Amino acid sequence: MTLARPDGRIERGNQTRQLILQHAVGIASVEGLEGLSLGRLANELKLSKSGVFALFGSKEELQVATVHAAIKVLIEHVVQPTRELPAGLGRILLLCRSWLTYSEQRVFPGGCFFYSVSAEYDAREGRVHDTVAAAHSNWFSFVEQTIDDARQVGEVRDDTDIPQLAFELVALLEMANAESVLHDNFTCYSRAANGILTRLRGVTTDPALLPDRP
Amino acid sequence: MTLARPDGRIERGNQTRQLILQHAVGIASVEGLEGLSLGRLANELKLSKSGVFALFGSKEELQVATVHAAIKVLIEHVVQPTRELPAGLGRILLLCRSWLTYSEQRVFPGGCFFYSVSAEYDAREGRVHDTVAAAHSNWFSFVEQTIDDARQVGEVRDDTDIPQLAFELVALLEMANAESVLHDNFTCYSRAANGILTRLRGVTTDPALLPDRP
DNA sequence: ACATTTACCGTACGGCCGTGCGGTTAGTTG
DNA sequence: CAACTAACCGCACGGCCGTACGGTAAATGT
Repeated sequence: MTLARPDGRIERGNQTRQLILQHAVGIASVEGLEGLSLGRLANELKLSKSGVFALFGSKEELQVATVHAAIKVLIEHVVQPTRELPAGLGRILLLCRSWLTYSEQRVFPGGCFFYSVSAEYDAREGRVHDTVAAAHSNWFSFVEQTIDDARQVGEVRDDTDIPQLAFELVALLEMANAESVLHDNFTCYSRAANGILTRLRGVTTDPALLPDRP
Repeated sequence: MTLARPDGRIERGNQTRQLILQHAVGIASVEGLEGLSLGRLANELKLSKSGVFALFGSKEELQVATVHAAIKVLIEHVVQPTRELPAGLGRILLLCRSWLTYSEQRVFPGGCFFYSVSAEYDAREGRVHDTVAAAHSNWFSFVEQTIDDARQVGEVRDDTDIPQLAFELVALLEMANAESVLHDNFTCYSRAANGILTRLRGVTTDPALLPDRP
């Protein structure tokens, strides 16, 4: 057996793939996954079109891989920071704030990647739609789980309708992103933060757990 | 002067234009304004590609015209019904419910036309983006105006932050549309209706003005 | 009456698209 | 060493794209 060091060719291939996907997520957040084209990626990265094609096998595969690359970015910027805080209202708030920062700082140049591609593929069929839909479901589950964790440590009231709360929090987040990108106006982020804080005050067992101002 | 009866050619042209735009808004709500193509429209409507092109002069003009056609549909289904109710909380609620019905009934096959094309053009530049952004602004202004009318007749508290409330109501509406289309699941509409009702209870001067259940 | 305008159509153009194929280079395996 | 495999490249293809141009038929203006 010689699984020893898979260095060399396949490592180089992986790095090229990552380079391509890094560019792809940026393009897709602005122009959509349909805006991606093998020729464009090849040109901008000084590769050959057929080389890019060979690394993914088909355009659909490239699109799916792009979605997965974007998921990793979202996890890094939004999910990971919440692990440094214990379960509770503080973690919920940090999750929302991390998301707003992720959108506001334009981690993707076109704002939230998933807002763009969800709207693009929501009414279509196929692997790309399914991948996007699954990512969306996972994100929702994570938000609900974070809320439920806070409930279990007693910071959120037991009678809270958790899916409803998650729905409303995510609605405020996405609205802020949408408004901000469409009108190039960043005041909506504080509106979202305001709304979230108010909503959380309505479900907490102890108002002192939340800050007075966003 | 002979403005008498512009029937004949130009009337026929207008009807063809309307026929094209009717198809165009449907396609665009699913596949986006970039998904529109002169050839496809011509094929599906049994017209010639050059004929479709001539009626609009350019693809960009067709896209802009498509947005304006969609605005008319939105006004008909969402704005118009509210004129039959006096200013007040009831009118706000009817506005929200009409919007949810407009989305739920799939007046556009891909859900809300403006959700789709806003996400598609939010981070781009040009006439199409500007048209979409203007439509969005007008919609927001109308929601805020409807709330302010309710405030002026004393059904909404004077200290209400109206832009904030409009922001939150629209967020819930759009979230319901997004979820419903992406997952082909209609339960989110009642979630949105719930959230809206709760939010309105928080700003009314008289809780009896609102129904107990959505 | 004639000239003009408008709604079309048919054809053609250059451009970008995704994809397939064959070849070169180089790292891996036996 | 030879055999293989994976990362590329160059080239060519058929297809759809938006647009341009010229023509025809019919309604309108003078």
